[in-house]
Amino acid sequence: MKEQNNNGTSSQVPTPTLRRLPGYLSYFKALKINGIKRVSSSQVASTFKMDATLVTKDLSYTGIKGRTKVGYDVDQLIDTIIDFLEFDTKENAFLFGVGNLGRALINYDGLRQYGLEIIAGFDVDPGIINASIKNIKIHSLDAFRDLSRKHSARIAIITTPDHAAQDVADLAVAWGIKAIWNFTPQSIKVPEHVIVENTSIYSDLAVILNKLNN
Amino acid sequence: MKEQNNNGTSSQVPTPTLRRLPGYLSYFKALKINGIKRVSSSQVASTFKMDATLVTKDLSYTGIKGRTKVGYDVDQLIDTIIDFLEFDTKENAFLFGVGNLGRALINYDGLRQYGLEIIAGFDVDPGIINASIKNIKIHSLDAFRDLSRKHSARIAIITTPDHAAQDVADLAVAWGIKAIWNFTPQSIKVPEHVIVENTSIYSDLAVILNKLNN
DNA sequence: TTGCATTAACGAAAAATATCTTTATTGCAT
DNA sequence: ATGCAATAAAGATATTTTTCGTTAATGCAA
Repeated sequence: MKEQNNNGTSSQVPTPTLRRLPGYLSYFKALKINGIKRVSSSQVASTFKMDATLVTKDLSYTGIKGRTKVGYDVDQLIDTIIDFLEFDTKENAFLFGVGNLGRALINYDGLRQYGLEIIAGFDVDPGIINASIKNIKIHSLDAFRDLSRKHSARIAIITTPDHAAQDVADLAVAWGIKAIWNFTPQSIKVPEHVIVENTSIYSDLAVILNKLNN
Repeated sequence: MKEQNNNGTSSQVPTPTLRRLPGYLSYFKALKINGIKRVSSSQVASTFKMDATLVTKDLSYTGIKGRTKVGYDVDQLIDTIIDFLEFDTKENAFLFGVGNLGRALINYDGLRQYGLEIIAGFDVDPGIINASIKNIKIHSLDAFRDLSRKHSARIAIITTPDHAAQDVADLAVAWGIKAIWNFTPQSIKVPEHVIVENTSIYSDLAVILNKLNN
């Protein structure tokens, strides 16, 4: 949970900050495409409807320095955030469950662009096993053991039906997966040292509906 | 931003609570399937690796009452949370951008199950226009104006390529959309009264990578 | 060069969220 | 019945996160 900052000292990055940084990054990339070289915290703040000092606080975690009266250098922001979030270091992942969502993730170039490389897919449906999507081969679950020896990946993406999530997670953990990215709404039990990150669109849906009806 | 609770008084539900409730719900549904009738806050807490009192606080927002020494009634939990999150009232949505992700969302039964009905898709690709996915017809963007008159929807789901997000949002807002569910990493500018909820898997990815490397 | 306006940075305060403590209830074993 | 243990609920405290206020830097105009 500790982040090594540019002073060599240890400090924690707040999760909310971590979650906002990719949004900033996308915005900065768009600025760059439009030929804009500098941006101020207040511009960012108004774009994201937030407080300007929060923007500077967030950015300061990455070690980037803004210049008074000038703002931040867009190119530098992009490089710094990518580096800070480690979107530039390739990280391999296995994907379990090649249904609609799994397929979409495999097809989605965004993940690769941000460092996550899905190197193999796994499913139980004989109709998909041995097929390839975007040059990524789909294997039977049984093949996982062998494949996890040949190719190494630290991340398992779970996009199976809900009921299969725990079994797949157990399998992945048994074979040394370090982090599980769980796209099912199912809660998953893992040993202490394994990281689980849940992505639930239902949470977002709940927030939308709540805002809509109040 | 106000939530009408069972006392008839007004109170705000913390967003973190709102975001956790769907996870609980999924867990309670699984318990029900396994024939489990009651559950205690400490059980929930250990499942989700959190503090038990936080669970009780979260659940108390929904108005549900637990019984000392017994816990909560699973059936009642499910009904109450569904009602509280308004997952039982149908809400129509238009979906813009029928690429991999858009297609996955249309195919995904989960959304419908939780109240969100995608009633039409829109795209610019002549190859998809007039096609149907799961009985949901895909229209050209130009058709939106007419369709939004015939069918009403308060929510616009944006799954277009990044660069198109703002234009589509503008179009949706012009035709009276109340909330935008933005799946692109692009930040979107809308008038004050329009709700925007961003779903960014990059935020989750950032959190995973950060945990992995620390 | 001087002063003004803009802006990042830093520390303090406030607000929001989570945890801890206490209390009261009640099922269950004795 | 009685006491014990488990549990929800409510309030107090602690922690985290955001916002506010101040300071210092500096580009730019006069």
